[in-house]
Amino acid sequence: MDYDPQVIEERWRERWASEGRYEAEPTADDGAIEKTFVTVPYPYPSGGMHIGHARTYTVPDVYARYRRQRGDAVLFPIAWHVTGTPIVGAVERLRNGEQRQIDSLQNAFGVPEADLRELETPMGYARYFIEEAASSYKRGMRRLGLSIDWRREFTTNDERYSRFVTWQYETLRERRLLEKGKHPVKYCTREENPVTTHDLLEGEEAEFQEYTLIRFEWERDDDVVIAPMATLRPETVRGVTNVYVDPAAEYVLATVDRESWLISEPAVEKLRLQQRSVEVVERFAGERVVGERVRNPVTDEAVLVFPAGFVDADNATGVVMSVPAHSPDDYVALREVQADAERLARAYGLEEASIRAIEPIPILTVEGYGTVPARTAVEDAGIDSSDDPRLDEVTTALYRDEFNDGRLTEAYGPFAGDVVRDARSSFRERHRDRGHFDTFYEFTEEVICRCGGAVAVAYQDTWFLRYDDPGWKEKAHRAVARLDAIPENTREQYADTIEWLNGWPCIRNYGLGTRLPWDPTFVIEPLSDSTIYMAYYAIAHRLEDVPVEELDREFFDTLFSGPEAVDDPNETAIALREEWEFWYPVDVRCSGNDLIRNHLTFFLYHHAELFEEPHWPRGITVMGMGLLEGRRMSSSKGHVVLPGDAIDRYGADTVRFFLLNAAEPWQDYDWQAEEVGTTRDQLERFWHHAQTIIEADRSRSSSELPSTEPDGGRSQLERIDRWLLANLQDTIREVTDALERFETRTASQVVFYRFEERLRWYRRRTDLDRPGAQSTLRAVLETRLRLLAPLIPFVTNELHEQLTGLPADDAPWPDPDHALEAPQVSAEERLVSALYDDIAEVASVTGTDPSTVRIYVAEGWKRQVLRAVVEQASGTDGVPQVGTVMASVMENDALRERGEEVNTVVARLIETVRDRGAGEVEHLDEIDELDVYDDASAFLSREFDAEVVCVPETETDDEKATDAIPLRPAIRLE
RNA sequence: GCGAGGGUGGCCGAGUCUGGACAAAGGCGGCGGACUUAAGAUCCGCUCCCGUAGGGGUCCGUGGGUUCGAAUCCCUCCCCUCGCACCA
Repeated sequence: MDYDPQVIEERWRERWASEGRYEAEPTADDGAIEKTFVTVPYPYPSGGMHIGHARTYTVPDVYARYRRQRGDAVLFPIAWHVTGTPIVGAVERLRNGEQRQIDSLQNAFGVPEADLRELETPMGYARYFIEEAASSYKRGMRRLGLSIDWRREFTTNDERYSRFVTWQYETLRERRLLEKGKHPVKYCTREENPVTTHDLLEGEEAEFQEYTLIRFEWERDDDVVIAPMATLRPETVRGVTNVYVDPAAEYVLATVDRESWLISEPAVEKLRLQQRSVEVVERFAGERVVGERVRNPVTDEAVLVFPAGFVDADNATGVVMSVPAHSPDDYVALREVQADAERLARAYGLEEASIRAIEPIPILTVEGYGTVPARTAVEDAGIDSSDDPRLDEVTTALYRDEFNDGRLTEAYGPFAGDVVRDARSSFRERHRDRGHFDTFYEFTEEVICRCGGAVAVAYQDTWFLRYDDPGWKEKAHRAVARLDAIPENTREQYADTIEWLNGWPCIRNYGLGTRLPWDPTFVIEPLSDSTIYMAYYAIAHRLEDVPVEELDREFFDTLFSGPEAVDDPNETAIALREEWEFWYPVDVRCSGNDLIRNHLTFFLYHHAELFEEPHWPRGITVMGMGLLEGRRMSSSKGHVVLPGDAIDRYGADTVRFFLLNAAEPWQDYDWQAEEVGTTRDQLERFWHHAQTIIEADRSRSSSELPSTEPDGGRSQLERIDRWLLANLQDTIREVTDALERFETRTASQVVFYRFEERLRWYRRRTDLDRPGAQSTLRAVLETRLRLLAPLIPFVTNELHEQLTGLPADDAPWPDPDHALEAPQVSAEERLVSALYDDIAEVASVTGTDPSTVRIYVAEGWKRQVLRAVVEQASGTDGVPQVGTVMASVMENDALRERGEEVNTVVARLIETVRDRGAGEVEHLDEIDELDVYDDASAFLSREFDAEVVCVPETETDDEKATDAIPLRPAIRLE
């Protein structure tokens, strides 16, 4: 029978679906059956499924299948995340006929022209990629053979799900873990609307930058005008020697929140968006204020306003302060101003001397620079003009060094001696509280909306999840402490994330999802509506029968906290509570390692707050990223592989096996077509070997009576059979351990690749037609099929059923059989393979093709020495010392007489023994070497095409024989 | 800069926690052989250097150290990847 995965796999898919094989039900709670609840983040169908997703969902499937074989009730559900703007945005771009969007759908996911119309509503779009498209998630998941309970699927836009999220957010608000605050957002000034990253034409990488505004004061007539200097380095305020404006740009005098401010014209609109009232009073060119004096609020010093072409009136307030001691730009600019002092003095009515008198004011010391760091930086680089392109580099370098190593001077009082990185934010807070500083948001680069309008920072009212609440943080830490974090080194990352999290703005102005219950103009954003939905899975399919109106606060309070939590508990909720309690907590959540810093930590936070401790998550397994032929996958560039295509080409088992075996789940992996092809070949080879065994088994059982021997035929087993079966027991143990820890790669390496290697040796080593060999091979195949079933379910179920009449899924997980463990046999077999290598090496080095191989086995006193070494070794953890061994050996008169000879043998034996594991050492002196080599002589004779003779060294007069030492026979080739 | 993870043979990648079987698993690639009309598939062997007797030499980013013994432990330095947020 040929290996045809397409036929085999389709047959099993249909069988599983029609049997409802993976539909999970709670079992009677008599403690006899354990449960396992495994989840994976629900997919976001803003496009089709690619091969990276396939791995994400296959890893938990392996665990689900493994636990099922162990007898657990296993729940592995899935749903669909449609919250937020990505889908809405994609639909909009499609409606606008944007070619980039169309190309991406067609190239990456093979969407046919005719289907594009279906994608013109958000839920139509979502539905398409959930189940209709050739590249849809559901199709991909079914084809991969994921053991999902499909009855529980839902989307995050469903009415009932929204009621559940509503319950969550109302509860959090009541507990004051949800609070109102302000937050910067991207805002299109043309459409007058907030926008998301997907709506941008330019500046997708732009970040919000929080500028500090230093409120310099300009006394003008009787009025005090605030000149707000925008800076990212507020701690340099004491080093200001002057300020700059762009003389050619338009500036205004405006009333800002009832004060007079001097700002550039473009800053007016920005300030308005940042929730300030701004009325322009007067407009003029920047030149108008040159030569004025403004007073530093921190030092009380007044400094001059100079003109500078480098000032960008479009950035922040258009008024900047100059700190020549610490900014190479300012340093060079000041020198240029001073060189031009005469003209400036004349033009703006200043005293030339006061311009020339300006000196940089150092405010911090930093290693590797002089007292005026900017001067050092500029002079070392040999820069003498503000046009020098290297000015940027030295500026960046100096900013970095000052931030990390710069220590503030005495003038800073309480901050004196502090490193900037530690002092900056508290320094800023302090002066903000005193009314010296203000805040202004600006992007790091220009941002343009797809509509062509400029995007600015708007500072808006929003709701925050209080991840910074100390009580909540503490609970989250407790959830981390009791978590089974896989791999273990992620535990610290969760803890770090908790420490680092502040308030999280959890609503958006538009998008799909659940509305904020008390203000439906907002929608709860995707990372915030997906923190406890695993609880919803437990009862999702049951809620279908509950009228939506019944799903109120009390309903969910009853469901999750018990009937005593409310006055009038809903009967259905009480019934469903049992079901929920059966499945909860989540035993393992599998997710991408990039989600540690948000989703996974949120998941812990919300569970810790909303559920009792026994219902907190038990484990999280984190997964690595995928590469495609060494490069990052990218659906917009069409650099993707679709699971459907891969399955058509190689079969689902191959795709699974490759993904599971390419790396451990948490490591990054690389999809390489060539390697996948090899995997397919290996499965095919496995299939053919299995077929041979199955056929032999059939013809045997039809022609022979079943074995009636009381030991089940074990007496027919030879040493080499026992060796293979002993290996099988080790394999069972190792695979079980590996799967418990999600080490899918180790599991497949051990049971598949490493065992294939053992089988290769076995096949060479023995006559496979013996009944003992036949039954060994059959037993090995059956066990391996069960061990492989979680990884490659189609081919193993098929073969297991062919072999035993029962699918592998229905067969219990194998347990190691102690009667078959045989450490001594393993030690013996190592001697045979070492002997084989030695013969081969001698033959090759000497260039001989022997017709006779004589093997001389050490005897007599040498065995006594071995015994002494082994005794010492077992006393010292497997590491015998030469001195102690010699001492004990020399107590024996006969041995002492041999002196130097004994010494040599001891040294060599100690070396050999050290090379063995402690478990093996104790068996070494029990081995009957002659018997072992005799036993292997047929094999050796076949391999070397020579006569093989084993003789004790005492029974020959060949000089060579004296070279024999225990465990290392002497060899003569003739 | 801070935080996390890395640097192993032509390539990919185990090994590092818990030092000793490590010239270092496995795969890929390459070479040779068997089978075949041939190709493919499959099977076997070889694949750091030297060696006409099972041996020796060099090796795991760099440079030191600890140890009878270091890819593995400690220190120095160099390099790479990811994250430093409100995008899912």
